[in-house]
Amino acid sequence: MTLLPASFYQHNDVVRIARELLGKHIIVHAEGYSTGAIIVETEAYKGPEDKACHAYNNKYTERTKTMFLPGGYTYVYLCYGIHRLFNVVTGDEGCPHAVLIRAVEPIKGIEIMQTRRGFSAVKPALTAGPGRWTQAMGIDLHHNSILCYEHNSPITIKDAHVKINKSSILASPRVGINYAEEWIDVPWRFRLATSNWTSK
DNA sequence: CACGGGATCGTCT
DNA sequence: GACGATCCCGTGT
Repeated sequence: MTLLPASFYQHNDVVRIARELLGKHIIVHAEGYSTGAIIVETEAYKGPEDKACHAYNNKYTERTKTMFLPGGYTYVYLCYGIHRLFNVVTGDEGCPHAVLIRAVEPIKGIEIMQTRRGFSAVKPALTAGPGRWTQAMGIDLHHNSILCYEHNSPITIKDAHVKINKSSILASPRVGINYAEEWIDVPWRFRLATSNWTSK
């Protein structure tokens, strides 16, 4: 496996990156444990024009400033006061694009994932859902604004060099953005049809 | 299985 | 002071 390079993230086609992240591996070191998983579901967010994006209209705040960093940085934020949602920033510096990772398939450290989630069984609910997999892998707000293409980073994304057929990628509208008007139905949610580990 | 509401807190107005 | 890129559990069928 090889680290995805900066050039993977630092261009302006966030939708392509959202598709290309499917099948890649994410590795997290947290609380003294290492966990690894395959990315099976993503969503693209394309500020400034995308009304579903936190950085719509170049909105720049203490929270959203992370999205203006160069591609390859993490963007982690708290949702509904409870869940931590994880994105990878894409595009060049100043271009607020990001890909939300919504579901993963566990590969390594499954036992600690079960412990963190309170699951005795291994089943899709362990990591299928944007707030679920981050809990399973120990991601919290301290993981905001860190680079994921450096070897010593606590969060890295790697290429397992597995070919993903275009026909195995399902595209559908994004979830939970009913305020986003003409952007509601844009099919920028991507899932691997071959995986049982995607969200409902 | 579908639906509805409560949890819980950082962020922005 | 209101509200979320969600989840979980309880209820009813």
